Amino acid sequence: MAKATIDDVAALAGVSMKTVSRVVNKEPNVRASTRDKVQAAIDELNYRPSQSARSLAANRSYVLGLLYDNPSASYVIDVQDGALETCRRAGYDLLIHPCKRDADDILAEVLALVRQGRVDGLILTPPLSDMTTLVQALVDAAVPFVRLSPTEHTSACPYVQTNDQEAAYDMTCRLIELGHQRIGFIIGHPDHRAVTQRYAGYVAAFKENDLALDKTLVVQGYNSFDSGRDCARQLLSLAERPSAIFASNDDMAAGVIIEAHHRGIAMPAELSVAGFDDTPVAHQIYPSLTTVRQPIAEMAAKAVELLLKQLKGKSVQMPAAIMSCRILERESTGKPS
Amino acid sequence: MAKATIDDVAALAGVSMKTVSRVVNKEPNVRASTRDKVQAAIDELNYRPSQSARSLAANRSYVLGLLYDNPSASYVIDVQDGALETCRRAGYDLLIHPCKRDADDILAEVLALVRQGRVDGLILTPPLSDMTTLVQALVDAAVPFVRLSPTEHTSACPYVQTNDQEAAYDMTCRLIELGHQRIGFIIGHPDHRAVTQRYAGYVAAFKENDLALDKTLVVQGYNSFDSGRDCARQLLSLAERPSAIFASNDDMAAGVIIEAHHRGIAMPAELSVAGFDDTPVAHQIYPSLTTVRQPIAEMAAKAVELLLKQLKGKSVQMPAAIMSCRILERESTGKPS
DNA sequence: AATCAAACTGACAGCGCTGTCAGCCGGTTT
DNA sequence: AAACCGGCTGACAGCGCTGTCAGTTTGATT
Repeated sequence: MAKATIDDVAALAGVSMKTVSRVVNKEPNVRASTRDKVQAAIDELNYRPSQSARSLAANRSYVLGLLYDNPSASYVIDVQDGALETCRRAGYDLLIHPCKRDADDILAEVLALVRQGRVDGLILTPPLSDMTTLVQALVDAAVPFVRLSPTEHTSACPYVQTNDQEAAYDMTCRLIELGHQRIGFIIGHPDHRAVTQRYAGYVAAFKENDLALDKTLVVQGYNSFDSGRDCARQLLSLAERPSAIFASNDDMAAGVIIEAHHRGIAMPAELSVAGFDDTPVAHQIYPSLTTVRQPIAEMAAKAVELLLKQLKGKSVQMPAAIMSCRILERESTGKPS
Repeated sequence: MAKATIDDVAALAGVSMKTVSRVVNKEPNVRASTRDKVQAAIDELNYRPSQSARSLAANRSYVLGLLYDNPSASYVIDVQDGALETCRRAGYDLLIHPCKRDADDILAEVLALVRQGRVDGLILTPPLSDMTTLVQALVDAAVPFVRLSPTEHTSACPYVQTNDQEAAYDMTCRLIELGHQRIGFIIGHPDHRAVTQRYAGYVAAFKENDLALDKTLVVQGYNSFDSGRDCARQLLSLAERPSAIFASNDDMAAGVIIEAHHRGIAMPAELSVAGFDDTPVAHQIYPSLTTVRQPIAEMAAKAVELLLKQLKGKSVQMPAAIMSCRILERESTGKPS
């Protein structure tokens, strides 16, 4: 059986193809009886509208693009899942598009995606969401997009973020509350500003608790497991070593834990370790990692929602959403001995 | 500036739009000078062909679909990366489409994807690649597709797999060689046959080495970290406990390691642990996990390659590829004490 | 110089939808 | 009774490409 077209359905239902189009797209102003008649014809012929034909005619692709630059696997998967769920409900597809931030043709590449009509809008994840050249190019080209966890809000473009700075503050306070005074901190990759800004929460907690901040306990990491381990080597070799280490993400925290194991340092008795993100590894390591969980999937879902609203042309009153993080205390933190 | 169309380019270059089409699609039989003239016009107008128009006219979407059913994050990401890389080079996009194997409308959902012309072909990952109803439906509908790691090869459809059964055999032999006699084994989720079949390698190794296989050391897992831990509880509570445990995947092996930590069992001195997959967690835990690495990204790339060949209509002589696994010995295995 | 195949190019008809706009119908208002 | 309005429906013209096929040029051959 050849593929049925909208004309076939129209002929069978005895209406014009425009009416079939109305039924398919759930447009108003179709009499219920007509709708049923058309629906019956659709079912009988097992009609499925051609995506490319409607894209061409309507000048939109019904596809959203998800841009990311090689972040940790778990983060990406969660974003995808959250975004897909919402996309699907709206009849949209999701095109994943990893791209290297430092590729010199990234702007052209992304703009081509839109100009070719492959996608109707874009979701940017960190660190792309902080890439000003890209953001500016999208604004200039009038491309609808939503940013996840941007650190700057110069333009009036929609975004979704968490109160993760506050969570870093809370985590640090919690460690202080447990009795820690010398708390090491591992800063995130400089290009990932959403991660580096967690440092501000750490600083604020010290200030709030009237504690002096020892800069020798603050080291620069690069988000990876290996860099976390390097930082741990540095911190744990200190004459007066910290009783706790707070890493800006879980991968680095895992590196700290490994290094401590290799040095025979008991956790949490001799060293408390905290991370950030609640990646799968967090509860698969020993001791399981105290960390902060961000509702990644929900954020992505929200981002898609905001994007779809933009596409519908509804000027969004408050084109932003802030979601809450949650601290998960596991085995890796405790009172200092 | 309004978006340039193929007519604009044709007018500027002083040729017909068909010739522009030829240049854009790198078709043969265009004089070099004409090609240059057209290319110049394309560059000047910054012309990008409309994806939907060419899809409609050519009756293909230039998009491949990747189907998966919620496997571990790392696996999916690797598949995506490998597939994307190859897709991109061929000018194709990749649509990710997670779907629940047990959803009753999964067949309709997947077929709709194709009938709507959203995708030109599909990649199936385990456990979907072993879902006979789905495979049959695709064959019936004449949908081009390639399966990753299928366990059955009834039909003549292309697939890509690894010699992972052999790798499981090798790993078991290696443990025996180290001096282990009592080697526990954790079988994978029954629905994930590619995983469960690793058990065959374990059995073969015992047979080959003329060792008796103690069935009490073989337990059923379900691929998750928690199930691995449950299995470890069982195995480590045995009166005469194993000196090594080989889990069918890394997540379960991680569960074993955690349970051993909690029981104060030294690894690898008192217990060797081996996994399978080389997920990110494998080298982030302590002790780092001896495991088997499958070239997931390469497999996915190969799968896309086979799929694209099918789409080009070239009947593929050998529509299959077998790739090699590699054993990675890390800290979690050693001689029994 | 005539012949001919091969290389090259263009005219044109769709692909299957959606947006626009006009028209119809029945009920309500003046 | 005329005017009007809102709900409903259909005719039609594209959207921007590609496939087909016919026509034209080119260069080699005789």
